[in-house]
Amino acid sequence: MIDARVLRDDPDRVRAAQAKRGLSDDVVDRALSADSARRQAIADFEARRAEQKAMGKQVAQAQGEEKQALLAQVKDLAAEVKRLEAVQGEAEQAWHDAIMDIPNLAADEAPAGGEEDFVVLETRGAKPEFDFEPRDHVELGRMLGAFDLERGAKVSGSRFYFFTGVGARLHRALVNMALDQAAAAGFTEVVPPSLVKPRAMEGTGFLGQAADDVYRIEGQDLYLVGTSEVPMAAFHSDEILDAGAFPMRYAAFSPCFRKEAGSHGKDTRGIFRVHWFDKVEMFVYTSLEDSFAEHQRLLEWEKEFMDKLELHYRVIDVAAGDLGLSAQRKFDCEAWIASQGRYRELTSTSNCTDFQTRRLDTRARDAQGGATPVATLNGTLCSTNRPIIALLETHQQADGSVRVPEALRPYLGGTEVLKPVE
RNA sequence: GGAGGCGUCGCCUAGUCUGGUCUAUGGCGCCCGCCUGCUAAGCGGGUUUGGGGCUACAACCCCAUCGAGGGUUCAAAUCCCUCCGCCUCCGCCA
Repeated sequence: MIDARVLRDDPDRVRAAQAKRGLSDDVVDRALSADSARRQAIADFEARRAEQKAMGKQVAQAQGEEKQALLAQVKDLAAEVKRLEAVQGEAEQAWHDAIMDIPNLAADEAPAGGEEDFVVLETRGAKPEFDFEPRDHVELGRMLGAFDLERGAKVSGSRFYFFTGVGARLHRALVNMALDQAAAAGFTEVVPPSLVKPRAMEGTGFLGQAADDVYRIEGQDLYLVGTSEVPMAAFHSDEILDAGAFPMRYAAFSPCFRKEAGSHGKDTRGIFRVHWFDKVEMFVYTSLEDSFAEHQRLLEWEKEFMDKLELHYRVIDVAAGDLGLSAQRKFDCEAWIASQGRYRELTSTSNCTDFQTRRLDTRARDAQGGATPVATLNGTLCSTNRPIIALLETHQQADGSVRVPEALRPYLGGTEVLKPVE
């Protein structure tokens, strides 16, 4: 959630942020009136409660008839206090609901507008040129025996697959390369749970408008995470961190599950858009002031990984309307997919500032004992499927073999070229 | 899955049976000050978190907070119910 003080002291700033995302400011007005109602309810309750406490003390000391008289008086007061407590609870709930609906305030630097209004920051790597008719990843995967889409559908349904043979090895190699890079950069490696309670889901902003993309376990209060950002943001919930330890960097490896509701017919071919994949995610806790520089660092690490795969890609500054609930700013790395003739998202890094930590009660204390807000950031280091797609399509050769980028070779036992199985 | 035990403001801990001076005890740690060649010891004070009021987002005042949520009561750390977590033993399993 956004800072309540900003909402109260500078509501126009929140309205402007809403407008930048292309959203109405109804929620802002709703939150403001809920806030004043809440404070009135709190004042009413607290005043009567104090009275009740004072009288309770008299009752404890009184004896006999005097005590009976006091009891009769305080009884009505107790009922009133109980009623006011309920009113306060409702007012707090209404306020909570309202402010939770307000997305993070987009950075001033973030481009205004929607999905199409991104700004290209840079383009890197050589664009692949072929003197033959290039194949798409499905065809290449079939020739290499890298994955099995038919059996994936047979066993689990559409948008499922098996990685097989060299595909499974490639999967493992990419994950290991990513984790090694993260370790070298000082990240703490984590394997988080992929099932979480509603709190974690809500705290990271995935239960609002994004809720229909989330798998829920029937009969239990558990959700399958779409990214390890969820368990990692909840990792330090209800904790007070030592600001001296910032930035706290984690590299989490986990499966990711997505319903892909509403994307029927979109990217149905191959393993591009699927219900499950694995991902190495960078997740950082740091101070608000440092978060902007850290965001750039996360982007640099993503670029380092993309460069090692020798891909052609561009970096975009995502527009405000496409940020999602939690992000203040977001950069995506989009790799060139030859068969589609366009750039597609491979990694994404967001600065969520203190939006998630407010929802999850994560705070920090500096050396002087003062409380400071905590920012969270996340960034894809390596999701498994899309890099494999980009890799196969970019480095394919006329006979259907695929050249392995040098950096990846140590992770494939020195293999320089992946060759068709038949 | 079965049986038992436990959850108190950083850590440890008193209090729960017998509801009300609990405004939660004491120790350790930590912070401030005094004292002091230095250090240590000693002495005094402070030290949960969230929210509200007033404001300089200080001081101060108030409310809530004893794992969480309900209930009983004028009054709950204390009594009752539900849930969560941890520990021990048994069973089962990777």
